[in-house]
Amino acid sequence: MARRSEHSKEEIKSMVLGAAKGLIEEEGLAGLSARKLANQIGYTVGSLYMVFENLDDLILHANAVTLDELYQQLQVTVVEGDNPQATLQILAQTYIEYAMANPNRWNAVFEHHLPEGQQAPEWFQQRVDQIFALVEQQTSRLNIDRKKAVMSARALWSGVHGICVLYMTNKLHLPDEIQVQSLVEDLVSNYLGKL
Amino acid sequence: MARRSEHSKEEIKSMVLGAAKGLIEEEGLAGLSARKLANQIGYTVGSLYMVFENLDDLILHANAVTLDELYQQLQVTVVEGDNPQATLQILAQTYIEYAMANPNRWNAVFEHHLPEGQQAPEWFQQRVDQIFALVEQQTSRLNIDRKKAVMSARALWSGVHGICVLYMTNKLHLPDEIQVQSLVEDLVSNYLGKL
DNA sequence: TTGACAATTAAACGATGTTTAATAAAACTA
DNA sequence: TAGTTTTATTAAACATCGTTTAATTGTCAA
Repeated sequence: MARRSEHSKEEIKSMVLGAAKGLIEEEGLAGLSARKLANQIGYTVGSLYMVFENLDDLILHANAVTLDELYQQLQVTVVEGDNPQATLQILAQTYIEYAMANPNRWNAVFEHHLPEGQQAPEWFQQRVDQIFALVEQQTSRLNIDRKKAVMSARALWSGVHGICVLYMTNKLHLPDEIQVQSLVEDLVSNYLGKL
Repeated sequence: MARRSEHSKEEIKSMVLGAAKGLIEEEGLAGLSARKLANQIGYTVGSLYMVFENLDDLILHANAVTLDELYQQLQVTVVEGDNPQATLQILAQTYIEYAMANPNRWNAVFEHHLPEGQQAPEWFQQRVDQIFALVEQQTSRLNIDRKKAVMSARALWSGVHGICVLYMTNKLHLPDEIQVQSLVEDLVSNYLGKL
């Protein structure tokens, strides 16, 4: 068999990412496989390696899409006039809302690991930094110096993320009367209260 | 070939777990395989299924060993006379120390996921709860009601864990002048300050 | 001593990610 | 237009994986 040229490489790339999004959404990262992807877009496995280095590279791109989507959802909740404390509360709540609405795709971002020793490429790391920046933007408005603002953003957001991780992986074991949202609110307000 | 009866089932079980510990330590969870394990203990793959349901079950047991070890290390740092704030600081620091000292085994606990819909057996969940209990024991000593103590333990520990997760997976991107330890200290002291 | 039982193995199965060689269509050249 | 080069695409192969199966053989009880 041979060249069809029905789609450009860019088209194939986005077809694959679309299929990956759907597959992860429905079956989780573990449900993703090269053959399933190829099948869904009407090509064979080999073609995937024309547009991606390997499956890890493919997954990184799929996860980047998720991070972009999350970033965008966080961004639109930031309202100019609100004070930083309130804004940080909203950001935190929006974060767990996103995770709860897209459990498998959110999970995939943190479940996926590169082989020992390898670290994520810069274009991926930037997606993560982008989100921290959104938080830092708010901590910077508090009455603290630059270094403290950087620290607070990292500490606070990691904290919110930690709650999210344990909750999503069923390791939080909350009593029925306590909701995750309250936990997050509690963490943020207590942390900010002392600043 | 056939029965050798050199080792009891219990002996084989602990030989496997010992091999698993070493393999995860050196190659990470991804480096673990049934054949490697069998090879290391001088048996063939089939024998693993005599003592474990499947690889997931085996990994859960290996991770339980890690959680037990972590619990024990946390426990010995608790000194009777210290105030709860100081004790919580020490617990938090001990936690990231453990993670940094045993990166691959610590990682394995949170990297491993059961197939969609399945959740960890009770004996495993208890290991997690045991650690939360250690924290709750301290938050209970603060001047707050029972419900608040439960919440604080969860929120605080999840927060510490979140910092640990992002740091260990290279997603924290800290500037050079900020250490993880300071981040943790910052989170704990700020959170507790307002109570 | 025979027969039932159970420990252990080798081999097979289906699935995985990745690489390879072959093929044929498109693009370029004369 | 004819011939040649390039390249998109595929089928097939490879090594590895978790898991199951059947066969084998040591052990123990009767």
